[in-house]
Amino acid sequence: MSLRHAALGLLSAGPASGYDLLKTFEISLAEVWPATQSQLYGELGRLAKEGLVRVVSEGPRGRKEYEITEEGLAELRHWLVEVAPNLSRRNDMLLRVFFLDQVDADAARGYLERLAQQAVHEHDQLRGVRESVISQGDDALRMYGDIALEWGLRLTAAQRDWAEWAAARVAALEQQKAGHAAAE
Amino acid sequence: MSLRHAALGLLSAGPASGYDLLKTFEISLAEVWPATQSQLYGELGRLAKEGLVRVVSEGPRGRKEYEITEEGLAELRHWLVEVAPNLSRRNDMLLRVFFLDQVDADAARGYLERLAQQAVHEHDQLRGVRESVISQGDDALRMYGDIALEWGLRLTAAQRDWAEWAAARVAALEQQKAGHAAAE
DNA sequence: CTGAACATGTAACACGTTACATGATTGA
DNA sequence: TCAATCATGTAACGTGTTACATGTTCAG
Repeated sequence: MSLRHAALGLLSAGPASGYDLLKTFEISLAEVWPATQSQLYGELGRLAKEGLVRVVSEGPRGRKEYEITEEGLAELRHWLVEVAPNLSRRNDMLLRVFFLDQVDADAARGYLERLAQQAVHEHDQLRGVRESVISQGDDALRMYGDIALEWGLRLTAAQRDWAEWAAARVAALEQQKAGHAAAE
Repeated sequence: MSLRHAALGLLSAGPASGYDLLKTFEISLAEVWPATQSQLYGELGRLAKEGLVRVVSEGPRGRKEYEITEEGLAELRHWLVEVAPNLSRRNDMLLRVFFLDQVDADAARGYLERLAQQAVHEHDQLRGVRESVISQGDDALRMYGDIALEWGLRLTAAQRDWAEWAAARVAALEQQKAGHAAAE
C-alpha cells in the first residue's frame, strides 16, 4: 500500500495534477517505486474520497490539481517513521543463483559476469546523475536526495564486487574439474 | 512469473509434494522468494496441466508427489540463463528517505539508525546460518548456496554502513541548525 | 482417543500491468 | 491544420495475500 504514500509524499512538496505526478514517477521515482498511469489516477481518486488530498483547481483540458490535506500530511508522517518498512525481499536475480547447478559452469559464470556488468552500468548511470545535480535546492531536500543516491552507488558497487567474486569462484571450480578430466 | 520457476527449480533436485515444497519455501527460500500455500498448489496444478511437471505417485492423506519433466527442465534452464532478470526495484525503505524532510531531523535520524540496527541484526542471522551449514553437500550445490549467502552478508553490511553514514549526515545538519539557533 | 502434523483445495480481495478509449490544447 | 503533448478514465487480466474449508494419519 505504498503507492498511496508515494503520491502523498510527492504532493507534500506542493500541488500537482495526476499527469504531473506521473512524470515524477517516471523520472525521479522510477528506480524506487514505479507506477503506471492507470494505477495513479485510481489512487488519487481514492485519496480524494478519503480526504487525504483535495482538488484545488480545474485547469484546461480537464486538468485537476490536487493538494495534500492536513489529514494526508498526518498519514504521510505517520507512515514515514512509525510504520515498519516491509522489506519486499523477492529477488529474481538471486533466486536463479540457487538453481545455477542446473546449467554447466560456463553458463553459470556467464550469468554472474553479466550481473557484474549490469551493476557497473547502473553504477555509472548513477554517477552521471550525481554529476548533473550537484548542489542545487535547499538543505534538507537536497540532503535526502543525496542520501538516496548514495544508497544506489553503494549497492551497485557491492553487487558488482559480489558478482565478480562469485564468477571467479565458479571459474576456479571449472579449472579444478578440467584438471581432473585431464588427469584421467 | 517466477513462482513457477522457483517450483521447477526445487523439483529439479528431486520429486516432492506441494506440502514438501511449501516447507522449503518457508525455510530456505523465504528470504528470496516467499510463496503461500494457496499460490503454490495453484501453480503446481497449472504446471501439471502444461506438462512441465507430472504426478508420479499418490501417497497417504491424498499426498501427490510431483516430478519435473524434460520439458520442465528445459524451461528452467532457459529461464536461468536466457531470460533477463527483471530487477524488481520497489523499495519501501528507500521511498521513505525521499520524503524524510517532512519530519524533523531527530525523527529522520531515528529512522536511519533503526535501519542500521536492522541490517546488523540480519547480518548476524546470516552469519549464524553460515556457521551452521559449513561444508555439507556436494561441490556445485554447496557453492551456489554459499554464493547466495555471501550476497546476503555483503548487502546487509553495505546497508548498515550506508544507514550509519546517512544518520551521521543528518546529525551533522542538526548540530549546524542548533548552532545557528544559539547564535541568534 | 485425541491433538499435532500432514495434505490439499477454493473464494474474496488487493494490487499491478497492459491495453483500450477519449478528448482538448498548443505550437510549428 | 495537424502532430505532439496534455490529460483523464476504464476494462481485462495476472499475481499475491488472507481466510475459509475439509479430511487423513500418526504418535503418545
